Amino acid sequence: MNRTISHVARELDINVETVRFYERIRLIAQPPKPETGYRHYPDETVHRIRFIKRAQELGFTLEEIGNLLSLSDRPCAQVQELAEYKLSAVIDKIADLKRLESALKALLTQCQSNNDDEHCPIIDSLQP
Amino acid sequence: MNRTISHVARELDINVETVRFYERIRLIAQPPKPETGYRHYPDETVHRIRFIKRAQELGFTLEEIGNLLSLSDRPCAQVQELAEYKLSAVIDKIADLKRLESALKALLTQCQSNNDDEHCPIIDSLQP
DNA sequence: GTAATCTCCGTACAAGAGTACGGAGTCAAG
DNA sequence: CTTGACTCCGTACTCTTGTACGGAGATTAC
Repeated sequence: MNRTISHVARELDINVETVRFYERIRLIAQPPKPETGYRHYPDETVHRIRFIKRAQELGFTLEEIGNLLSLSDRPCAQVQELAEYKLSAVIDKIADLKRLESALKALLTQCQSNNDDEHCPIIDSLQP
Repeated sequence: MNRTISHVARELDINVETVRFYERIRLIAQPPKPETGYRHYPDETVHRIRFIKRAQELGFTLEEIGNLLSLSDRPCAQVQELAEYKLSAVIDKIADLKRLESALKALLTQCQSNNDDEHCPIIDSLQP
């Protein structure tokens, strides 16, 4: 199949450097280099990177993905635990952002009913 | 009042190095150094850092806070514009996280109805 | 067979928000 | 007056997720 690094990158729509980066941090294995010439990447590497990218979309960090991959033949319970932890972090973050949203909206409402352009309620609210 | 850098830090419950960092990036002014000895920080610096910390809680980056501070005697309209931009970013981020929340919940539900501990639906879903 | 493109490799850089370190000077308490 | 704590300053390092660069060698296209 002769899949060189740039083929992998194009296939997955990522950068060549990203593949090399994943090798460096041992998230994927570096295929053995032939005596001379370029490395060829097996299907497995492409699958693994696809896994990584999907897990990233689910909000896992590369470190967590490394754990997931090493857990992949381990009990479901351990994987679940990690996912539950992740879920509660996501829920907390949503709550934070909603508070932020309300605060910003409240300030913007005040701005709208403000006639004095020289004097901004947002700035005032941040003032001690 | 003789407020040295560590007093400022304690008063605001931040690190001394953080104060120095803010000076370095010109977010706060460095008080003039007396001919000999330690600098003393005026109330204004403490107020300014408090402003910075509140704005950070509202989700502004230090760069944006620098803009806010330089705008603070500028028209309310400009401040509003920045806040509106920030608000829409917050709303987008909430939507992203909600999608993520749903995805994780769906996977966890599958795990709960899974009897085979050796075989995890989450891992499967990430597999190609 | 030569030019253009690609790979390999190590290293450096990016952003963002700090934190750590080391040596020299300074201040306050006992 | 000595000791311990604090400050000053520049520099380097932290973490995360990549990107960029440069020179040397390999491969492919024409």
